[in-house]
Amino acid sequence: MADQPLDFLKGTLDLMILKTLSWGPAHGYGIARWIEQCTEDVLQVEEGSLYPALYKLEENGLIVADWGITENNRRAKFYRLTAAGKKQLRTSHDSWSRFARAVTRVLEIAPAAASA
Amino acid sequence: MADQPLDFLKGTLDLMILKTLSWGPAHGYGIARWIEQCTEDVLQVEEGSLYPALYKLEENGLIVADWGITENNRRAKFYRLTAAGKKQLRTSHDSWSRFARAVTRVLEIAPAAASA
DNA sequence: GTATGATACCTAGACAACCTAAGTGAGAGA
DNA sequence: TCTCTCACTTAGGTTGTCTAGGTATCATAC
Repeated sequence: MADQPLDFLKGTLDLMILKTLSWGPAHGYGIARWIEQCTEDVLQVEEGSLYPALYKLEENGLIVADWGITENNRRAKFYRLTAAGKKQLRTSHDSWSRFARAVTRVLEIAPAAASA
Repeated sequence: MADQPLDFLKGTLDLMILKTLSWGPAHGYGIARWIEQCTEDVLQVEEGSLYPALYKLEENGLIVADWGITENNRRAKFYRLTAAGKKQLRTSHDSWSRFARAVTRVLEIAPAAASA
């Protein structure tokens, strides 16, 4: 039960997707592969998580999709950021930074300070 | 719907609790207040999240509890880390560090590198 | 021409974590 | 005695992710 190294990927998947799309349009499969490659497989993106996440982002108007053809000559849905998506990316990025700083503060503070 | 600034606190709550207890025994209410104070309310610990988390940690043998009296002369359950809990803290701390580094890498990498 | 593997997408159902919202009881101070 | 804070408890709902199945197409090898 959760002896796995990482169970933190909750709420950050959307952020990772938005960020990946900020580099330009990409299709779902490619987004997943890129995130994994970029993090040397520290972050693994399961398809059962990825596609529902994409649909939700689309539903919320943060990304839009067009069918197209990949370099491999395969049919794929290419997503790109909307204006709202770009804005959300900035907001979520900031939130993540604040959150990560807060966690780091708790993890790094010296025991002595606890009595203050 | 998740327009709130922070929805990242998933999986990190256990870690925060273990870390707080590494400074010495503490009761649930105190743990929550300390985390909030330490992060200037960036991390908010709801009681409906806190207590179930404590019970689960206890069930898993990572912490143990004794009833006692607080400085305020109130009845409270004081938790402390077990050996297994200390070990888990180290493991989770490492996992968090790896995870945070991975996310940061994705967020900070330059668009140009995406084509590599 | 037909296996096979990689690419690419889809989705139902289960599960785990968190939150909302309600409650109990006891001490402190007015 | 009333109210506020402290401190703990728990039922029920929501949400996000994962498991595990599936479809279809293209490239390659045989």
